[in-house]
Amino acid sequence: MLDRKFVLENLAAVRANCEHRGMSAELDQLVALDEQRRAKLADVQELNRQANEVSKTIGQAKDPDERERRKDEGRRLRDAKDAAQQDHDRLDAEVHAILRTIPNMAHPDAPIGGDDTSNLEVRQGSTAPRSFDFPALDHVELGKRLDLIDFEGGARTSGAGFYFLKNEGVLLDLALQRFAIAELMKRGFQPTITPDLAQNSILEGIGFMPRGPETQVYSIEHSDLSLIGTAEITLGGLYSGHVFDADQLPLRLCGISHCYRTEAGAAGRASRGLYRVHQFTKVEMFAYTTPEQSDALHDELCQIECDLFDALGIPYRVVDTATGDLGAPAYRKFDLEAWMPGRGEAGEYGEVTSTSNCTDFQARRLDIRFKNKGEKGTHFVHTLNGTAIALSRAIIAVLENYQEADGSITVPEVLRGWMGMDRIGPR
RNA sequence: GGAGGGGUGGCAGAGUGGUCGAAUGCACCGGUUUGCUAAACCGGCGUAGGAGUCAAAUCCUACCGCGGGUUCGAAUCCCGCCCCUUCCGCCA
Repeated sequence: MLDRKFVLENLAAVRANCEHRGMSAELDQLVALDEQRRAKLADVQELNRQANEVSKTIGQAKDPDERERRKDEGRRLRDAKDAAQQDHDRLDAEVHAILRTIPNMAHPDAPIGGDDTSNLEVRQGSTAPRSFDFPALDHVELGKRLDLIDFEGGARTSGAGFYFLKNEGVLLDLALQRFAIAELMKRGFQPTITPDLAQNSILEGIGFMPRGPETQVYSIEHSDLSLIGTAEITLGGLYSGHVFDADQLPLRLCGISHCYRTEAGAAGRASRGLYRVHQFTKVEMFAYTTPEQSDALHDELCQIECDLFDALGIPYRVVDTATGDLGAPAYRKFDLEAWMPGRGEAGEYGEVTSTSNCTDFQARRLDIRFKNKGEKGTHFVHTLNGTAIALSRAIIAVLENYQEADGSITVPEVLRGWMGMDRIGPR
């Protein structure tokens, strides 16, 4: 959510930003409603002040008649205040409803464009795509032949989009998690395992919409909880309502969680195998910073993602995400797309991680602030998130890039210690 | 799940209907004193919204876990909820 005052004072820029992102908001309506709201607020405060004044004199009133007269006056003022307050609250709710539909401002360097075709490639990984002297299989086929992934069993048990990992598939999943956590701890991230469910108010604060027909979110019946789509939600919720001292920032956290997504409306899109599933595990990075720190920390998160995939020996490219593809909370977003040799005709890039700087957009709704020592008042923190490893998609990349002619999979060097083997199969 | 105790400022902890945004202590900031450090002493020290100003000063309003209620007036009384804690039960 943007600051109300900021929106009112920067209408033209906010309007342009909405257009760049392909979103619309009732800005004119907002201006009119907020003007009424402020007038009402002034009424409320004035009536309240008068009522308080009257109340103070009641204790001192000497004769009972005078006392009663003042009580009546007090009652009258409180009633008038309550009426004005109701008007104000209604207007305030309407203003907020509009405010919530306005996306975050975008970084001035973010490419402007309607969708991912406008994304700008900014760098490539240190590993070049391999040329195969045999027909490369996709991870679905590899997973089946080596008995690592059971999609049919997943469908039978839970429905399409679910799967069982089996055998070395389990070890590979755990090894990737352990590898990511070790690397992040080296870099000063505090590791956590987060809840897989969160309250809807937290989801909304992060920018997810738990309700509605297009929702990506599974909600728990008869409760205020939803299954999280990413640990960004829980790691952001962790400090909701908190005021940091400036010298505690930047605070780097990482969290392991399961991630649940309905993928409503995603049917037909590139979704074979593990690429688009209803449940996967993820190691997520999250940071709280001051406004001055967030751009640099965003670069740091992007660099870590690159380091991890370079260490895994998986080819990738990084794109600067276009305004229309940014989603509401992000100010800027970098996606890391790994080379997947089994995808499409002869391999394609597919998104494996992404990192966003959400500036104060999430912090405002979650009420997360910081305080400079010796300075009056508080400021909203900036929040950033980035995928360290999304297990489902990382597994695709490992299996497809490391497949061998004999049907086996070479285990990437950095995972061998964690897995306790250097080869899966052949079978 | 049952029974009890509790949720007040950064922390500790007073406050059971009125002048309480809230005593006191600690921490913190500024100053005095001081070879240095410490101690002592003096002063300051919440957040948000609004009005005001070039900027301040200043003023107003709200906030004592959350939400309702009673009352002219609620940190204080009543109801519901949440969280913490102790004991019992159950359980991975």
